Amino acid sequence: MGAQDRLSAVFAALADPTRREILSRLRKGPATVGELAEPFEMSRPAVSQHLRVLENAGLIERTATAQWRTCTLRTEPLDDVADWIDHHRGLWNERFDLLDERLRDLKGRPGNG
Amino acid sequence: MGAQDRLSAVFAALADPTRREILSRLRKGPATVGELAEPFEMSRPAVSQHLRVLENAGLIERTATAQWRTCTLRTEPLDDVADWIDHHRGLWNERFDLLDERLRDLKGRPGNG
DNA sequence: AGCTTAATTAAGGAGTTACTTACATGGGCG
DNA sequence: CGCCCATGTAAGTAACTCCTTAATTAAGCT
Repeated sequence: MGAQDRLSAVFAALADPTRREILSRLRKGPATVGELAEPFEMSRPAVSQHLRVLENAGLIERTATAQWRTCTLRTEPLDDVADWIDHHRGLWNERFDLLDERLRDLKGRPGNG
Repeated sequence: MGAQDRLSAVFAALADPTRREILSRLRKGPATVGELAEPFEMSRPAVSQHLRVLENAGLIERTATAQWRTCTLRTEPLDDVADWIDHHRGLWNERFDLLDERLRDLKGRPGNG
């Protein structure tokens, strides 16, 4: 596939059930590679490679504490994906503009922040 | 990759710039394979294969009129993608619940479509 | 029927993905 | 130092992706 651009890399990263499960698990908080690998029947190197794909897509961040690599979820790339999806669902003209307008309205009034 | 489940198939289909461009073009309305292939430098069979991937993912529908195959955009699969993305962005607890509540409020009142 | 147009199918090749097992790295501890 | 632990890297393989060219199907035209 060769994921040239950023958006393709993120979509490709999300196109695998194992990687999506890993991200779901990371929603509950950071975890080590061992913890992430536990629910899967595949080898640790296989999980490592999945984590590299997620890291390259910007979806996780890895920090080294002693010999444990802690993985943390990064949701920024999902914003681009959401924009693309919503745009192609037609939400920008039909429904989302109205919602966003309403939200700005709510935020603009005092006592709502 | 092997796209086992539906969601993986949709993500995989969207992980290619050519296919995303095809979908973008289809937003303006249905088009034939020839029209869709025109802006690309690749061969027609290549485009046909991209269209098959999109069709398998449920993102387009093909109807045969004479010898022209008209492709139409189907946005239903994007709903599942949007749900997954929004869920993992944490929007369901922070912001989206509020928005949806407001929307229901607007819809519930008469004179709002 | 024969030719053109529109599109798909068939066959194949270069590159990638997703896994495997075996080995290497590097920190904590006796 | 020597050993274990948590992880990463290397090398190899089966299956898949994305593209190609050549042949095929199917509809309309003369």
